[in-house]
Amino acid sequence: MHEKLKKPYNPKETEDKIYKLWEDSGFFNPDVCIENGITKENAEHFSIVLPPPNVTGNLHTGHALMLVIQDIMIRYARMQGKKTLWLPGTDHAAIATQSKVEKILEKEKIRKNDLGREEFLKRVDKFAKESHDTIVNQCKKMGASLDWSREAFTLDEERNMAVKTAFKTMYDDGLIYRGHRIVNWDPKGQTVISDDETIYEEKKGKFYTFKYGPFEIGTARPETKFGDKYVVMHPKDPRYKDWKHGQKITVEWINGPIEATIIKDEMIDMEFGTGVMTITPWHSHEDFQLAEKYKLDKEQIIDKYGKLLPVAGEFAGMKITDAREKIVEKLQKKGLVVSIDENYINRIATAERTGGIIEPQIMLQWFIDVNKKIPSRNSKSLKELMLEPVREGKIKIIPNHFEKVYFNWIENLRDWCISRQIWYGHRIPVWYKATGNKSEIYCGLESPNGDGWTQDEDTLDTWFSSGLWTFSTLGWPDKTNDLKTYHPTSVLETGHDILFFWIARMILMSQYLLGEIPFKNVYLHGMVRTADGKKMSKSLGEKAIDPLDIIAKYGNDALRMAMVVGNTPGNDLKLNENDIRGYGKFSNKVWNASRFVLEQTQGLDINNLPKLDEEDLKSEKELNDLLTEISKEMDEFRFSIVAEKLYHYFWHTFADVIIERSKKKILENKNSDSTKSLLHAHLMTLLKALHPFIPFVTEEIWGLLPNKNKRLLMVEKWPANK
RNA sequence: GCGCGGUUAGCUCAGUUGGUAGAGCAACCCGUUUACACCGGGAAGGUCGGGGGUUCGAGUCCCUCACCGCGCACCA
Repeated sequence: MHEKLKKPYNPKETEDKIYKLWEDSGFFNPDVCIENGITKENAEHFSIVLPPPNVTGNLHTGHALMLVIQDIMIRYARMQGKKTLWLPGTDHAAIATQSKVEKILEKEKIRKNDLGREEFLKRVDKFAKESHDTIVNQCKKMGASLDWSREAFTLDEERNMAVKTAFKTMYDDGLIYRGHRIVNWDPKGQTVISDDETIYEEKKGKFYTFKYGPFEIGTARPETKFGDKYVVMHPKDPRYKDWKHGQKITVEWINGPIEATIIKDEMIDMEFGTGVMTITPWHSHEDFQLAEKYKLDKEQIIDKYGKLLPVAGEFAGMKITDAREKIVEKLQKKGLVVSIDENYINRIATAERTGGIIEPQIMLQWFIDVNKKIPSRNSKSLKELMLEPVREGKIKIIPNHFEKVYFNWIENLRDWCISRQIWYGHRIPVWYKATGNKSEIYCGLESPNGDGWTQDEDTLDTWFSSGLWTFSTLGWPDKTNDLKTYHPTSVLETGHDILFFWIARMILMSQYLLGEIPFKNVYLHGMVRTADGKKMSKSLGEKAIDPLDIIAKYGNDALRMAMVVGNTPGNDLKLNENDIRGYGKFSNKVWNASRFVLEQTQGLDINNLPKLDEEDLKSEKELNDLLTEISKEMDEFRFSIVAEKLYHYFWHTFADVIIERSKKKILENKNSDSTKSLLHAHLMTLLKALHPFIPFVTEEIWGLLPNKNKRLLMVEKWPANK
C-alpha cells in the first residue's frame, strides 16, 4: 500500500498537484475527451458559460459558490459521457472597473482628464490584466474544471466583433435609436446609467409646502422649481373643480411672477399632500412622461455638474445642495412658505458604482427600443421575445418563483439606455460627419471611408456585451462548430441578484440575434452571508471572507461540501466556519475508510471478484438503489440532497455498518471473500459518486489504487444507469 | 402600494405528487475494540410562527393574521 495513505489526509499538499494533473490531462477540453475515446463524437452536449467575474479585483465567497455548483454539474455531466464544455472568461465591467481605477488614481492625486483617454485606458487595461490573472489563479485553486483553451474576455477582439455586429444589426432593424429622452444622470461619475444601476437610499429630509398662486404645493426639492409653470391636479378632485384644464393663471414665484397653466391628470394622488403639484419635466421621470403626454414645454434647470443654470437668476451657478436653503429663505421672505416638515423620509436614487446622487436629465443618448415590432422575428417585440420562452417553459428558472419576478420586471421595462459617457468599454460603432448644415451618420463594423468622420465618444453599457455572452464566447458572428455544438447552453448558473441585469438581457440578445434561447435552465443561487447574517457583497470586497483562506485551512473539498449541503436554490447561505471544519472531517473519513479497504483487499483479483453472500448482495442492491435515486436528483439539480445522502451513506452505512461488519467476517473468516469483494466494489463506486462533490480527495485516493489500466477519476463513468 | 420568499430540535438548515417529523453542529451518557478520537455506541430534544378550512389523514393544499428578509413601483 502507498505510504501516503498511512498519514492523515492533507489537502494542502494534495490539491495543487491534483489540479495540475487534471489540467495537464487536457480533459477539461471536450475535444480532447473525444480524441481519447472518453466521450463519443455524437454524444449529447452539456455546456455552461461561466458568468464572467468582473476584473475589479479578487473573487469572493459568492464566486466560490458559483464555481462549486457549476463544477458539480460539469463533473457529473462529463462522467456521464456527455460532450461537456465549461467555458471561462472575465468581464471588463465598464463603469465598475473604470471607477475602481479612478479611485486608485485619486490616491495618487491623478484625475483621468489629466491623463487623457488613451493614457487612462492603458492604466485601466493594466489593472484589468492584473485582476484577470488573480481571478484565473483563484478559479484554479477552487478546482474549477474550466476549459481554459477557450477563455474569453468581454472586451477582447472577438467579443468586440460580436458587439459591433449586434449593434449594427439592431441599428439596421431600427431597434437602436438615438434620441432625447429622460435618463439617469450620475453627476459624480459623469455618465448616464440604466434604471437597474440605480439604488434607492432612504434619507430623512425636509418636505416643503409652498404657496403657488391660489394653490399649495409640496416638494422635497425646491431647487428644481424655478421653471415650474404647470400645476397639476386630479380631474375628480372636488377641491379644485372650479379650475379648468388648460386654464392660465399668473402666480408670484421665486424670481417674480410667472404664467402657470392648469393640467388635470389622473396620475395625481388626491390623498397626498394638498393634491396639487407643479412639475419639472427636465428632472423627473414622471414629470417627463406627463409633459410628453400633453406636449408641455421642458426646461433644463440643473447642469450636468449639479449646478443651477441661468434660469435660477441670482442662484445661477450654485450647487443644488447649497442653493436649497437659500431658495427657501427667499420664499420665506416673500411669504410663500406654508410649512416645512422636518421628518420626511425621502428615497434618493444613487448610482450603484459611484454613490453619486442621480439627477434625471433629458439627454441625447442611445436606446434599445423594447416595444418595436420586429419583422424578421414574426413581428414580435424584444419584450415579447424575452417573455415567450420562459412563459412557454423552453427556459426553466430554478427556483421557479423567480419566473414571476422576471415577468413583472419585463412588463414594467422601459427602453434600455445603452450609451455611457465613460471611456472604458466598447466604443459605439457610429460615426458622424458634418457637411455644410447637414449631418451624416454612419453605423458599421469599421470606420467609413473618406475624411471628416468622427466616432461617437460614448461607450456601451457593460451589459450589452454580457448579453451576448452565451454565443459571443462560442465564436458568433461566425458560424463555428462550437456554436453549432454547444448552443443553446444547458444551464446558466448565477446569483438571483442579476436576473434582470444579465439573464433577461441574454434572453433578449439570443432570441433576437440567433432566434434561439441562450440556455435551457437557469439555476439561481442565493447570496452568501457571514455567520451573523451579513451580506458578503461585492463592494465590500476586502471585508468579506476570502475563500482561499478557508481552503488553505480546511481544504477545498470541505468548502465545497459546506457550500452545497443545506443550500437550496434561491436561498441565502450562511457560511459558517464550523460547518466547513465538520466537512473537513468527512474528507478524512473517506481517506481512512479507503485505507482500510485497501489493506483488507490486498491481493484481491479485482478482475475476477468473488461472489457476494446474501447479506452483501443486499448491501450491493442498497447502493444501487441509492445511485438510481441520486442520479435522478442530480438531473433535477438537487445537489444539496444528493451531497447529504452520499455523505450519510458513506459514513453511516459504508463505514459504520459495512466496514464494521467486514471486520468480524474477516476475523472469523466467514465469507471473507464476499465481504472483501463488496468493500472493493463499494469503494470504487462511492469514489465515483462522490467525485463531483469532493473531487480532490477522491481523485487522490483513486490515484493510489492498485489498478493499472485506470484513467483519471474525473473521466470515469458515472456509476449508475438511469 | 403591488409582488416574492422565510418562520421546522439550542444554532444552521433539509423535507418534490398530503400518509406515524430529518441532517449537520452544539449539549448529555457510555466506550480509548489495530481504517479513522478528524472515532464508535446510546439516549434526549420539535403542539413544524398564530388562527381557521379542505381531507380518513396537513410541515406539505386553501384562507387569514403576525413578524423577518427581499424585489418593483410611487412618494410631487
